[in-house]
Amino acid sequence: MKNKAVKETVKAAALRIAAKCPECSSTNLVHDYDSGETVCGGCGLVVERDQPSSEPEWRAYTLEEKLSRDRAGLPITFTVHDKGLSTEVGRKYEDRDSRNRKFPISTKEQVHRIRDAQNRFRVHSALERNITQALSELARLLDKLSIESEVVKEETARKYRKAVYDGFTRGRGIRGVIPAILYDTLRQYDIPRNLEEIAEVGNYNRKTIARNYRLWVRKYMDSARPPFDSELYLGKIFNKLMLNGVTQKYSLKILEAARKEMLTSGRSSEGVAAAVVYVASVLSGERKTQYELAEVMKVTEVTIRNRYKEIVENLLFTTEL
DNA sequence: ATGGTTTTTACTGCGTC
DNA sequence: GACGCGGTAAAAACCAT
Repeated sequence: MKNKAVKETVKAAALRIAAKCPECSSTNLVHDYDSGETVCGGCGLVVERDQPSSEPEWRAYTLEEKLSRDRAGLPITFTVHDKGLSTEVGRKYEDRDSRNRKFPISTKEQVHRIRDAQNRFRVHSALERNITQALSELARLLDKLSIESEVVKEETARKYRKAVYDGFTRGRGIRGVIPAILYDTLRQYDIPRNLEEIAEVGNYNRKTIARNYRLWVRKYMDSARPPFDSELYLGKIFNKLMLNGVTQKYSLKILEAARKEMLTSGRSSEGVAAAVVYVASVLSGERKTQYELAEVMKVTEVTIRNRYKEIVENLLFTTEL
């Protein structure tokens, strides 16, 4: 125990010493205790801040974020454009010049204006950089989901931009917000991809994006979006498993009948769709395993069994196929 | 927070290829 | 022996209140 802790400390120290500037690879890193920043002696890049700055976080600094990025194979951009280099007109210079002489009033006002303008610019450009970063994450995600639609992309970008300027994204991180907002857009346009799938392909934390999606809905919508219709999922399954026309026809009929018998309400449309196709595939002879259906719909085999049991018990005999 | 419902997790047993 | 399937109990997630 104790040994391990010591080892960790040594390791951390070694890492620190060996640290290189991501920009110019200089090992000459200087820690400034006044500003709490570690600055590269080679190029002046601020490598690290002791305390989280008040600027919105647009890069992953936590270990978890970094790890999940690595796993996703995302090309990591270490280049922190301009970070920490922009000039700031501090308050302490408000009415004094560098030799501590008092400014005339007019100069004071001028300094005021300059500082305000500069702060505005700085905040603005920080937000814009965040958005740029977010858009590349969005592009990556859309690519992984095989979604080509420009409309979806634009709509999601629009929402994200709004969210940024509303402060909605603060503290949630791009990887927490982008998938959540994209999911909302997909619901909007009836493109069936559930949170599980999005989380999986993008290596996101499902719970996090689920929470952020809820918050998004609460803040920006006055009523909940209807869930994906089971029928949309049927189409998706047909495509993914390349099912023949007979199975497809059976599936549609079974779903319709199940709806009439009220076997679908209160149940997840994913589970319903998976079970319906499972039964249809058995009936048509183009048998698919429960596992395959579960995999496509991101539900468990248990759920499929529960749904399909109900279907068989309640309506198989009453339905003409 | 709470309680009711659905889904997941984890495990077991059975028949078939 | 691996695979597909069925069942179950308990945990977890979900949802409305």
